Amino acid sequence: MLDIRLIRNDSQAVKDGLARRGESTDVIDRLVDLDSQLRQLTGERDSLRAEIRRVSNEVGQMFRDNNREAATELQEMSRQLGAEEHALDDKADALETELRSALLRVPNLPAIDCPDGASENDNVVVRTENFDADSYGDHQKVPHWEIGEALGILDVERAVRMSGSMFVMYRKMGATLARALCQLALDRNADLYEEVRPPTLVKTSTLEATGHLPKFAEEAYQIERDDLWTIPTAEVPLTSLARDEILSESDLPMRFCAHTSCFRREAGSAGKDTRGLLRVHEFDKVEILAYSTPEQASAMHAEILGRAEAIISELGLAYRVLDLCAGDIGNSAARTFDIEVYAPGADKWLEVSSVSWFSDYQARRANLRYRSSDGKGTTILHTLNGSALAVPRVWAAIVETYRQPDGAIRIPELLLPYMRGATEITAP
RNA sequence: GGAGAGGUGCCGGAGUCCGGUCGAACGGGCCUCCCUGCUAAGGAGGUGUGGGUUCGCCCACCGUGGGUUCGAAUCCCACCCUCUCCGCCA
Repeated sequence: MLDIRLIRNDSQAVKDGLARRGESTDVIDRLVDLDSQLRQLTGERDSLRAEIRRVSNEVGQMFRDNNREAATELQEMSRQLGAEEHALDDKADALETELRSALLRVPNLPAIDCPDGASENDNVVVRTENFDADSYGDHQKVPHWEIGEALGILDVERAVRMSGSMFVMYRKMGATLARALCQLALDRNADLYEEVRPPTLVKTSTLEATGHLPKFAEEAYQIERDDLWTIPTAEVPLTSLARDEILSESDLPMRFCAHTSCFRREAGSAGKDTRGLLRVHEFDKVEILAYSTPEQASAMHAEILGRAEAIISELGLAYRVLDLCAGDIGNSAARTFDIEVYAPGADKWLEVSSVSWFSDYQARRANLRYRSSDGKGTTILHTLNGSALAVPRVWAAIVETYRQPDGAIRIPELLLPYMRGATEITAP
């Protein structure tokens, strides 16, 4: 959520930011108008309340003085003031609701150094590592859904039978590999990032805090009976971890790491890059997230990107880092770097991590504040996060990249400690 | 799910029966200053959040939302949460 005071005082800057995203700026004029009306109204209402309070105290005093007649007169006057106050209050409430719901739908402003651009075609490739298109043999140019079936480690057919399309099931060493990836990601970050296992079912307000609601309700699974939602990412519970709390500046940055299932309806993407593990409704992911001061944010962003990148790199996979343009960053983000891994069998670059800085956009929604070490008062903190490792696509890239001429999968060295002694996955 | 108890500031805890100057006694903590070779003890003052502001102040918040009333932490209704016991269960 943007600061209403920024919209009030510098609406042009806000419009410019939204324009960089290719968003309409009409809503800003409406917000400025609503805000001004609301302040006018609440000002009047508060004066009335002050008057009612003053009069009521007088009434009390008169009763104590046994001056009943005068008291009754004042009571009548206060009753009328009360009716006026009530009417103003209703108006103010309606305005406030309207203002808030409009404000919740305004996306974050892109960072100054976020590249310009209208769509994913304008994203900037910052670097490409470990990639040589000619280095892949024919044995590596087999898509993981074929490899997985041949080795009996990926069972799409039965998963679809029990849950529907875009659900998958890992089996045997395939399941072990999926779990190994999670454990690797958790262990690698445990030096600085507190391991958390949060709930995967959350309230509406929790999904609102990250910006997933109200705009993207279609993307999440909802359990209406209990008014709960499944999380699309651990970013959601982790962002709300210290919701409504006031932290100390000396506590920052705070770093968290969580492995959870993630659920995405992927509405509208049926048939689009959905084969095998390319896009699934339920998957495992290890997320890393930080709360920081505004001053620490830039360094934290680099740290999280570095950590996400290092795992992919050390797993021996080819990847590239993209600096997303203003037209392609997510609703809540101010700046985002994507890591895409190359899958030689599918011959695609697969997004495996989105490392974002959200400035104070999510923190304002979640009411995450800190008290600065010197001065008084509180400041909204900043949030940042990224996938340390998203299982399905990394699993796919490993299976394709590490496929040997004989059809077996060699296990990357980094994963050996987690594979119960196996060094390769072979046909049954 | 059932029964009982309870939700007040950083913490403990009073106020709720009998509505009024209560954003809130008292104690602890914390901060500043004084005293003091140092420390401890002692003394004085300060110490919630958010919004508005003509920068004087004003308003809101005592679990949440409604209601009654001139006036609600206090009365009424609904809901949520916590604790204890019972039931159920991994």
